[in-house]
Amino acid sequence: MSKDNKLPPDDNKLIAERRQKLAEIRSGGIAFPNDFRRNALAEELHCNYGQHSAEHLLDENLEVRVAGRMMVKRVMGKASFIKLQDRTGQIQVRLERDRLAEGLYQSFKKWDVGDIVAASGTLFKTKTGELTVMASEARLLTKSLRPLPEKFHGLADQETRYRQRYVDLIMNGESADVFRMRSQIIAYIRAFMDSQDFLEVETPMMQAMPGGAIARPFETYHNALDMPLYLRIAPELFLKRLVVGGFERVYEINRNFRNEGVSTQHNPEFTMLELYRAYADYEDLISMIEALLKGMTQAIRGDTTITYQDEDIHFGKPFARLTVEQAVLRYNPDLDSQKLRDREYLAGVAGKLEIPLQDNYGAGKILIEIFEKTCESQLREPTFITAYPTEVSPLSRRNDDDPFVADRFEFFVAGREIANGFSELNDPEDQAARFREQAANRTAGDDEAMAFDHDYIRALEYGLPPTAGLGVGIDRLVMLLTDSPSIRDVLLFPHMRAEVFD
RNA sequence: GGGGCGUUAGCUCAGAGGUAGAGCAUUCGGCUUUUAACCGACUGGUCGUAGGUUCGAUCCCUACACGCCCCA
Repeated sequence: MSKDNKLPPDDNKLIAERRQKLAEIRSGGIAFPNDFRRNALAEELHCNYGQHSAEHLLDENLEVRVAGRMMVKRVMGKASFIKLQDRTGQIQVRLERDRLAEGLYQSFKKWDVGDIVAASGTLFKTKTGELTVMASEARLLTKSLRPLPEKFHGLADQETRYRQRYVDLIMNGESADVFRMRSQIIAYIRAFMDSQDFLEVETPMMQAMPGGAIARPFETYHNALDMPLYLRIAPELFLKRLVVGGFERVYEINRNFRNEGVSTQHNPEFTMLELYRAYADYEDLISMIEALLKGMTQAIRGDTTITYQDEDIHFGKPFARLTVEQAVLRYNPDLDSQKLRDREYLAGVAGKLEIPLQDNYGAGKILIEIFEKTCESQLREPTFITAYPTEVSPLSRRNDDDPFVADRFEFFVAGREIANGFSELNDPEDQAARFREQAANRTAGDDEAMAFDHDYIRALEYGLPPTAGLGVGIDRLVMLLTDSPSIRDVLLFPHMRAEVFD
């Protein structure tokens, strides 16, 4: 046998048997026909006829054409039951040798669970009351070469579920439901945004200068233009350019890319809703989030109280609100409330908490480190945290009464950041100064710091109306609403190390 | 990056320093209303990879790979 003809390494006896069956089908004609058209789905049959009595169904003599993946095959001599799974569910089919064309039943016996099968016939009910198609015709549409996991336990191996999501979706209805719900959630958000007169736009994912967030980007290269490009870490600066351009309410739902580790909370590419609304401030966005989440939980889950990992979370009542300083004091009651802006004092506190500090950290940055370490995970019910230090908010508007903080909030549920919003900085000279500060940090070695974006400053110089902006992490939101413990459970194809095929 | 746990048949899982086990699936036989169908017979393995210890390792040790969880 030549090397080229070598079987794939994971070929085994089961696959070899199915390849042999496929070879026989090929020799008998068209092995992959595409001329069958069904006229019914499993769910609509159950909905429309599931309540009809056996006698009634017999009188009605309803002809249906169904197709799907054969998930169950029970052969009892000259008659069999199979179940076909389509996108809506499963429908049982009964095949009797003497009702089918000569020889078909013999062929059928060689079909395997996992094959794509079509059947037509009339509806009836079995002794035990299950709606079933009595087949007058049946066809094998696609031969499946690989055996499906065991029917009872299904596919349990996490790694295989993530790597071979197609098998997971076939075998695990709950997994498919999560992704259907994800789709509903995003559709709900679009409808909500549309109802508020927002315009959906798409801005560049490949950017010459990644900005709009503090994160390390992925790098790539444009050959024809001979220039480096970066996958975006945020759409923010482009969306605000559009507000300058007169699109006073814009949003984008799409992927951001951040070059950092993976965990149950992080995937290198993740989906964000980002929106900008002119003539509004962060308080208006807080109201928007409350309305959005209250409506969404009711619409998607049928209740404004949801259970996440055995914990009840209430979206029906007004969400809690705390400033960063209030939160730090609540969860660190021993701290001196008068010294929360004293860098030396905070550095001492951080030291006791074993938070590593850098020389260029100011009081605001250290305060946020303390907040993240001691408070975040305790914010279980929906909570808005406000009054973020300006130092860590390079794109936010300063507070008029207290320039130490910005007009910014983050939103937490179940101990996790779900959203981040602020009144936008629309003073081009202040923005330029903050860019210079970021650029200096960058030169000093902080490769997460922002670069100076001249065109963005130029846009601001034309005049950005007073604007509020918000980003919502869609994956984390979907985790909450689908009660999923890991972000991988809500990503169809989560990032994994490359599989080795040897 | 650090720590813990895991990797055994296609799938779900047992297992013990001395020739590798079950259920389901497959294959063959039986069975015309099943529901994880049933009955009978059979088949299926580089025990993640590479070293080491040992008379002997799939089991003990080390490293590595991949995954899961926790921490940074």
